[in-house]
Amino acid sequence: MVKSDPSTDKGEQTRRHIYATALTLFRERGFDNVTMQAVAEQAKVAKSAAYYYFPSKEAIIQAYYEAVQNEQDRVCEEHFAESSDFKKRVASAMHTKFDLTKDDRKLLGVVFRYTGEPAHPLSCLGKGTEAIRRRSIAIFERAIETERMPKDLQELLPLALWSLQMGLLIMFLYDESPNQQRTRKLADGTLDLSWKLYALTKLPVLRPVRAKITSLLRAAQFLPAV
Amino acid sequence: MVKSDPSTDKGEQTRRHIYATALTLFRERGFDNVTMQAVAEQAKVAKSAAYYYFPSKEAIIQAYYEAVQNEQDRVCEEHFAESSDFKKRVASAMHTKFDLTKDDRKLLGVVFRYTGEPAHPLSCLGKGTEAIRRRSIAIFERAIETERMPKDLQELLPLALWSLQMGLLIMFLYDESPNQQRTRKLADGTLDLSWKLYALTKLPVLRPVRAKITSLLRAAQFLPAV
DNA sequence: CGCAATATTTGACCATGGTCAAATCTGATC
DNA sequence: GATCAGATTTGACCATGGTCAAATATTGCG
Repeated sequence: MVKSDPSTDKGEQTRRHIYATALTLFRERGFDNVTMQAVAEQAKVAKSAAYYYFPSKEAIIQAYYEAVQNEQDRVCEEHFAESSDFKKRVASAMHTKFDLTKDDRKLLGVVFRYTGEPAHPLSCLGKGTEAIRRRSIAIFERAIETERMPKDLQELLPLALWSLQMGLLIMFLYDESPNQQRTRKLADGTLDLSWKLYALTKLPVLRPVRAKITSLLRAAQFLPAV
Repeated sequence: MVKSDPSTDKGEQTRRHIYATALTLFRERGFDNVTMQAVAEQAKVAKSAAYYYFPSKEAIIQAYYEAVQNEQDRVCEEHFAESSDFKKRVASAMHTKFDLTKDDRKLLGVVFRYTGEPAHPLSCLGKGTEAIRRRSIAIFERAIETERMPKDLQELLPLALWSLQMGLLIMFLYDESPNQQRTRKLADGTLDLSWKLYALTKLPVLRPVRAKITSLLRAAQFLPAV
């Protein structure tokens, strides 16, 4: 968030207007086929006005992604109120993201553009996106909080589920099957499998495996140090 | 591979020269800080000559990635000749990629730029990069071919190991620990763990799990239909 | 060789993302 | 309602990735 937050209400209006106009155009013609000039013209502002609110063209997509995250938070909060079954909650969290983005897969793809460039402010795994990433993970924390489980799993699961979601999201983008059912089914299947494994967690044979996993991830700094 | 293959030897010379010049500059100043004009000047050709050989600036990085793959093939072939222990072979395949790219992490990151855009010719998961992806996976096929194992695992493992490698590669890019040891250790640890699980594979409790995994991946078309 | 076909090379040009300093608006304060 | 600081808006401008048609070199072949 560099300087793209308007300080006054007027600014907020303009920002929203530019954002909405841009999204409409992106949806109609595709991100790369829409010029900032075109966005500005359609929104009846100068091109530099658009850049006053969004540091780059991709930043508009970032704003879109944040909007999606807001929606997911909202929708999941509702679902969570309805069910305390953590498996259902997790599944609904997972599917909600798909539901919300299914018509915007082209746009969503742009979010991944700087995945390999840690220093880029829009890198989806970088510092600049840490806040939204946390929120994304937090949904899974909330989803499983109805289930009593050992501390290590409680720490591990949200991260694991979030990673799964990221992976599936990419598959989702490539999935040409009608309604992306292939991805949906893989999501369901993987969760199903996870719960089976979760049930086996207490099994003596798997104890050392589980311990090893957490210690590995701790060493890799994916989990907080003990 | 659009039209970037020179037909004559002269062309091949020029191509190589432009490629080498570009890489040197990229390494010195970073991909985004080097203009195609600069590359062309340094190589003493016109900018459009560069574009005659490489359809885009990123395509030069793609060529870099292919060179790395060639090297990996070569190096692994040697290692494989030395050991028939599949665990060692897999580990060496994994580490070789890190070894070869450790000084070019910035460049490597560019390879991931179109991950989210299936239609882009340089999408690292798309059609346009299928050939090199296959080679990347094939290394793991060769790595494990010394070990007798059930058909399903034989199919599954190379893909799983390749995915692991891709994931680790991204972590590698973000890893600021000296020599990227964190990633190296996670790689070793994960492999170690995998072999433990592999040993447990025959265990009755895990049978259904294993069956489920393969059937899931088959349905998702990550594995060939039966 | 001479010449046609093909590969290579070039410079002029375009489109677009992004910058910037100056102009204008807004709203709080006296 | 005059003033001032800060927010907003603007148009002119720049840098650079990429295109293209024309010019030139190369090669294979009668």
